[in-house]
Amino acid sequence: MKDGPNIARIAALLGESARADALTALMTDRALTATELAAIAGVTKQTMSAHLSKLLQASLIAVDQQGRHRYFRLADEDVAGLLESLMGVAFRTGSLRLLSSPREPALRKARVCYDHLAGELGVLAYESLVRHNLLAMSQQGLRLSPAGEEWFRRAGIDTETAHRERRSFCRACMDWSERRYHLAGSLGAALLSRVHELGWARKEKASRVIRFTSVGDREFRRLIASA
Amino acid sequence: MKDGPNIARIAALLGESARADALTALMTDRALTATELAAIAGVTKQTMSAHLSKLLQASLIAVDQQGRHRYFRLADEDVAGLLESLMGVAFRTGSLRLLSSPREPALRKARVCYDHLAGELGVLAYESLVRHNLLAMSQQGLRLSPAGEEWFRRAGIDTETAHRERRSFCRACMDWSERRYHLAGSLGAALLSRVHELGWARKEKASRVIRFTSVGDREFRRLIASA
DNA sequence: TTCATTGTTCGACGTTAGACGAACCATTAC
DNA sequence: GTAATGGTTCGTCTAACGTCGAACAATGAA
Repeated sequence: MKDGPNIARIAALLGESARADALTALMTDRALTATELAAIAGVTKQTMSAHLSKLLQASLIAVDQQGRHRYFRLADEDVAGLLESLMGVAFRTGSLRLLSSPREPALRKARVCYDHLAGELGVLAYESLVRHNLLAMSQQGLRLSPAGEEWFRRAGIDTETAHRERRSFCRACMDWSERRYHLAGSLGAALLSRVHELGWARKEKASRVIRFTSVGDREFRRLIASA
Repeated sequence: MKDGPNIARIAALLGESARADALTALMTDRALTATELAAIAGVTKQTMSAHLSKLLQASLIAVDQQGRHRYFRLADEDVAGLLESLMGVAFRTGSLRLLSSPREPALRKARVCYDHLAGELGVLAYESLVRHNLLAMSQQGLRLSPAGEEWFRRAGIDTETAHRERRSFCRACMDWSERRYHLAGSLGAALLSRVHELGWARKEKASRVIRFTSVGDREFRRLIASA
């Protein structure tokens, strides 16, 4: 049975903690530079550079050059799917790593995932919307109910514009720190951008952390409780 | 971001050729002994024994003791899914090993993937349905057209029951041996079960191979050509 | 221009882990 | 009983690979 896809080669690339850390980070952040990835994985940039070139050669990641920066991202959805599958098995078999890093708590509380809100607050919002039937799972995926449209309107979010965007309107995105869902899609992006607009929070530079002000935290929780 | 499922640990276990060979063999044959696996992977039995105990400890495989024999098998469907996913990516990125083994052809022609038909015949069916607009990709994923409903009805498959199942009705699943799609979801499962019902094929014991009779092969091809 | 920053290449070092021989235990066959 | 087979454990060897320091190229900012 020495035939078929060479899974060992691909798996070996994922089976090294620095590379796995980098890929996991790329699941959340769409594009990161080599130095950022090096910091995340806790290795020097030379080391990360070597890892990235291996991942590139195997077409697991792709790169966009912008001036002196090179933004790395996952090659395609299949790779993301593979990582999800891997996380699923790792989770089921109880293979967790419970090491926390100093920045963890903030990251855990609220962070940006692509362009929407993830972490505790993101999950809280999503679950509140679902509990009050403003969002509902249908056969076609997640749907916003008429009452939900109204709630977003009252929150000052124009769902019409979000509807017109070409990408998916609203979908549930698995939150790795919480292992529950949060709101993604253009609707999720609109919600986060409204939060910024109201001055409730701002994104930390060169990080995925979203730092809520104390007022912002209170107001955001009040808003989602009003669902 | 050193938190969450430890994917590197699992991936590292799959990223070694002897272990990968063993797991791949277990995808096809449900239960094999340590010595058989050692022969397949081309290592001594002590070596395979060490590998198997690592895989056992990580709950990627399970074992059934029978006298002095120990029959190893994949732990669950998630592990099989992970391996398929891995094969898919390995194929897409052109990571192949081109040594053939005698039993491959049957597996390539028709096999069970979860509960639906994969391999040449699975891909053939899927592509024929798509070509005749019985299946169509929509924004929401794969959809069965009214003409498609009719075709399945004529084939003796009750799409209503399949619709009512909680899981997804029809979706495209990447076929690792063909590198193209085949039909999955409750509709795919219904098609395969109809094939068994008509006596066109039967699943080989302790393997993923689906063995078509010569009549069954002809009739199945005729059926999908009638789309 | 000068300087800081991003990212790569090269070489050397050290750890890891896979490989096998040999010895061992357990089960079944004769 | 003895012999044969399936499987594991132990110790040792070796090759592979991740790691970093240092040096270098390219880009952009002051």
